Amino acid sequence: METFPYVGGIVRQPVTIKDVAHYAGCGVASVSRVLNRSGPSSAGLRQRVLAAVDELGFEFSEVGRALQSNTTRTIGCVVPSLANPVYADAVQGAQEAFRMAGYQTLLVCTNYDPEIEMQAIRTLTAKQVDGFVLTVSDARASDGLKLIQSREIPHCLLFNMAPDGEYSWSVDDCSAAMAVSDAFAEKGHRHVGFLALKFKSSDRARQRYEGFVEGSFRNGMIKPALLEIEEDSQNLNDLIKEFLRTNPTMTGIFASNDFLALAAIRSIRSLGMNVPRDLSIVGFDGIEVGKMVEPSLATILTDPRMMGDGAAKTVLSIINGTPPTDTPDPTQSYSFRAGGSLAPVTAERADDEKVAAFSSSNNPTKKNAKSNWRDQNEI
Amino acid sequence: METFPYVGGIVRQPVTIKDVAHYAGCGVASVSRVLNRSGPSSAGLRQRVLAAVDELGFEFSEVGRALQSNTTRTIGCVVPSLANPVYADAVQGAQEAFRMAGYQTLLVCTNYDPEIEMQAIRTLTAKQVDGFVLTVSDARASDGLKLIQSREIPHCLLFNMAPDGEYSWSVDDCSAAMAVSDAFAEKGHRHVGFLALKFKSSDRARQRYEGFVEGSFRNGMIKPALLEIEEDSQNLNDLIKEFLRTNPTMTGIFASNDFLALAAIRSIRSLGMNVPRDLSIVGFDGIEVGKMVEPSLATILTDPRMMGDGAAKTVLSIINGTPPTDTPDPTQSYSFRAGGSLAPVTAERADDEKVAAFSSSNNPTKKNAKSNWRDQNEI
DNA sequence: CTTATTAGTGGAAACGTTTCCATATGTGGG
DNA sequence: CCCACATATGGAAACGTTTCCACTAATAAG
Repeated sequence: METFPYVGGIVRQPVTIKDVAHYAGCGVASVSRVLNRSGPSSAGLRQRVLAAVDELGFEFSEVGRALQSNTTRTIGCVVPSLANPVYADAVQGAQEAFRMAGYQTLLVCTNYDPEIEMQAIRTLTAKQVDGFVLTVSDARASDGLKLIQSREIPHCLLFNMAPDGEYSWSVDDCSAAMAVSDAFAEKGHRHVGFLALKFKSSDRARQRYEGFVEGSFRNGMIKPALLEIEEDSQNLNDLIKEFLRTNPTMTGIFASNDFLALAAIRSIRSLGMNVPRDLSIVGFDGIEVGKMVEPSLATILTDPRMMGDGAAKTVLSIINGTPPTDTPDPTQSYSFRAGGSLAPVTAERADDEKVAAFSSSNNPTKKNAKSNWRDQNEI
Repeated sequence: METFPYVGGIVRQPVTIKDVAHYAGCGVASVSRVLNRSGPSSAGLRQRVLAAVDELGFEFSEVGRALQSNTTRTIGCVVPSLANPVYADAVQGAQEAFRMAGYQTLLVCTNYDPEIEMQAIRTLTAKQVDGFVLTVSDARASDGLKLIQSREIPHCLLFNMAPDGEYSWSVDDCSAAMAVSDAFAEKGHRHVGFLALKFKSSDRARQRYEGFVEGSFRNGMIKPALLEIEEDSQNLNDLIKEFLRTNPTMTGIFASNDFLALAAIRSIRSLGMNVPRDLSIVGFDGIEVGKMVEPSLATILTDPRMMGDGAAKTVLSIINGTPPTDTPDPTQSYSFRAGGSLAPVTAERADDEKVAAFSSSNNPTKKNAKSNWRDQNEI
């Protein structure tokens, strides 16, 4: 671990419990007892102490307390980015729940970078946070998460589907993505692309893709083409152009989050195409502005704020030793929101399709069919 | 001050510097010196200590350090809400700057509530944050800000125009609002309303209003009607309906932030009116989605992320004792962004105007004229 | 009038770190 | 050979709090 020699640090917190004790003419233990109501004290003492506190303007140093009590009343909150309103809302919800319970929130944005994620968790651990609420890049392979587990620090995942034994507030990405597939199928689409951040920086994207692939299979559609992009891709236009060129039969794109979906719509327009006439778009998350754009964005509606609130309360429960009660049902925590960006496939483009779809046989053992098909072209 | 008896707290941080010292067969002082490179040490000692650290998996407790060094490497960040992307972006920018400098960020959202703001600042002070970046409800009357000042904690305001002697990253609300007035005037508008959160919860709103009033005066327009709403107003539709009824000559509304502007557009539509044909709308902030809605939102374009970054760097400078260098020029940090929501006033509505505008005399002493006019109907 | 029991109180240890100071051990110059 | 002097090292104090323990004084029970 990298450590620095300590520099700077200004003088503050001039009045300590000792000053109060001296001023009130008693011992520090008595002051502590009075202020914390943690033991017996005479009326006279109480009054003198309170007067001293008032006069001196005393406030406890949480640092001193933390050292002694091994409790910082601070929670670490790790998310990829606040630029995406999903995380901003979730953080707000969590922060508020924690604040109301007397806990403060240490926030870190990782920019989807596992390196930063690990470093952040290490630092927060050194600061002895009492718990974590976090969205990691990959819940099954996060070293940071492992560190938290090994230290047995109370924690709850957010937007990451829970590996076994983990608490988590998230939607069931897989089944939600299948619902999206159903929506496309219902409108007559047979080949829909999937647009997402690199899977290594977001296991949500991967799970949504897997669900979408599975859904496409069940609906007898063509296996979705995949376009993975970097978080900071500036050349989205080019990438999408190439994506469309490579997949001429594609009549729609499922974007792994609303942010991407809106960006995709802009790119598509700049290519001179029309949404939804030339290409349908569906997003994921249900951010507010999706309803205000034209056409409105079809998407999976979630409630990030409630998720943040729920995750926070779960962590608080763990801390208090009471088993978390209202754990969410991931399969219930989303719904499909229709929108103008998803339209029936137009005749011309539908005619284009040349690639064979799955045989819509009605009785194969799903599992077998699925794995066979998957093996076809999985990395 | 409210204090609680301490409860809970699990056992952690099992390995301390003492364990390392014992394992390495030396004193704790030596361990500290080696790890912090804060004094001489022999090669052999260094090696033994490093080996012990590795073997035991030792990490410093920041709590212990904080107590001793009077430095927490933690910054308090107080903003009204993350639901507004302006603050979300600013927080992200600040958090990143702090992280790169080795500081963590304690975040509090106040929901525009001065009560919560004060409580938050008190708590963060007790936690001995090394600095603050904050947006307060009223920079001139914030008790929290006064507390920070009296304790001489390094800090920088964000989005609050700086009272004298304060550091601040913000736009010049007043002059930006005047620019909005110019834009309205240029399109032939003579009576434009102002929509904002209650001034007591946002001095930005007040300053924008004042600038807008001044600009309206200079442009020879009618004094803007004012609609103040609560943060959590559910009945915006009714309020706006009433607002329009009371001010029949109004041809546009300047909303104190983009969030409000978008909400207003929705309300206006739900009243069966069209933007911008029946009413023009201009916002403030320049959030990204303003460009994606239809019609696009005319607004004041700002760069919240840069503001957050700048404020953070200012605080870091203060902490390091180097005078903050690149302090921003508030009058340069915004620009007007045209958009479809602001259109020339239509003939029919322009005819409507009955109320006398200011005489557009070309030579009155502006100041006098202004104050006279103000006195007319100021509260 | 003793003797348990209790309420009230303060001293001191402990939490994990840094840093001052004192003590060793060496080195070089007189 | 001795003295100054630097280099290594560890003990202990300090940071602000809580809490254990010992102690006093008062009250209740015998």
